[in-house]
Amino acid sequence: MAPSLKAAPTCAPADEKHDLRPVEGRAADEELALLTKAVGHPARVQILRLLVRRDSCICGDIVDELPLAQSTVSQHLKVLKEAGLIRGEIDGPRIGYCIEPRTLRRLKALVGGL
Amino acid sequence: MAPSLKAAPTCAPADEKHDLRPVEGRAADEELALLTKAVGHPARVQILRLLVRRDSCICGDIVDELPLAQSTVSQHLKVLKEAGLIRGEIDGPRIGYCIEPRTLRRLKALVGGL
DNA sequence: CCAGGTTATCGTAATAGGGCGATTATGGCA
DNA sequence: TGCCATAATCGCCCTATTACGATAACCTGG
Repeated sequence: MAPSLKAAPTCAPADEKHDLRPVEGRAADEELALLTKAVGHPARVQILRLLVRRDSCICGDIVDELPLAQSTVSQHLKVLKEAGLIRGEIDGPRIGYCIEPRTLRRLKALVGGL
Repeated sequence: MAPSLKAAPTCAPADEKHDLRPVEGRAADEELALLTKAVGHPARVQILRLLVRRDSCICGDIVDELPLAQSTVSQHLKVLKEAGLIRGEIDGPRIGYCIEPRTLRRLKALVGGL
């Protein structure tokens, strides 16, 4: 599942200047609130765990794992994607999702900074 | 859950059997979702930071620190209290709030387990 | 190009969340 | 006791979220 790719392989790295930002202050508060709000749903926690476990990417297998309709799962994926916690790469007819390790680290840093 | 506490000082300890629970599984997913949902608002992040900084307790000083009405702050405090992240002890005419260190540690453990 | 499966989006309905003012307890103090 | 300050609750409005089915968009293989 790696032949023709558009931008990058399924889980490509991106810009790095992301981890060394303050974990306090007004901006950090907003960021922490956005990230935790995105995580704040059981289905999204499950999705995150799925993507972390299979560190590689999956697609609509997520739908099979969750007791939710496909459209609902798609909505949750959108929330996680907009928060920057996951990323979706077009891989042929399907879409491979993967966690965004930097944002996850950032979340851990922000929570750890509490 | 907690019986009526009267004479306890502003930040009393409580039961300990709280930290060594699994950080994965269905129950952990629900717990993580509940906690992050409670944190998932800028005002509540600010409240948490206030209570962590002044490790001791404050009361309606929180209202002065936030650009929100007293009733709104009270609602946020209720959310945090119901999530177990803070605790409120009656201290004379006012109410002293303080963070619940165990729940905060639990949150960090759950996020760290992602 | 068309048929296949795969995912996103739309429309809708029910519920939850956020904010405020006003009101209601509650406890201390004169 | 009555009064004041503090905090919680209530009522209301508005927006956001969640969930689903249905539909549209998308790529690939034939």
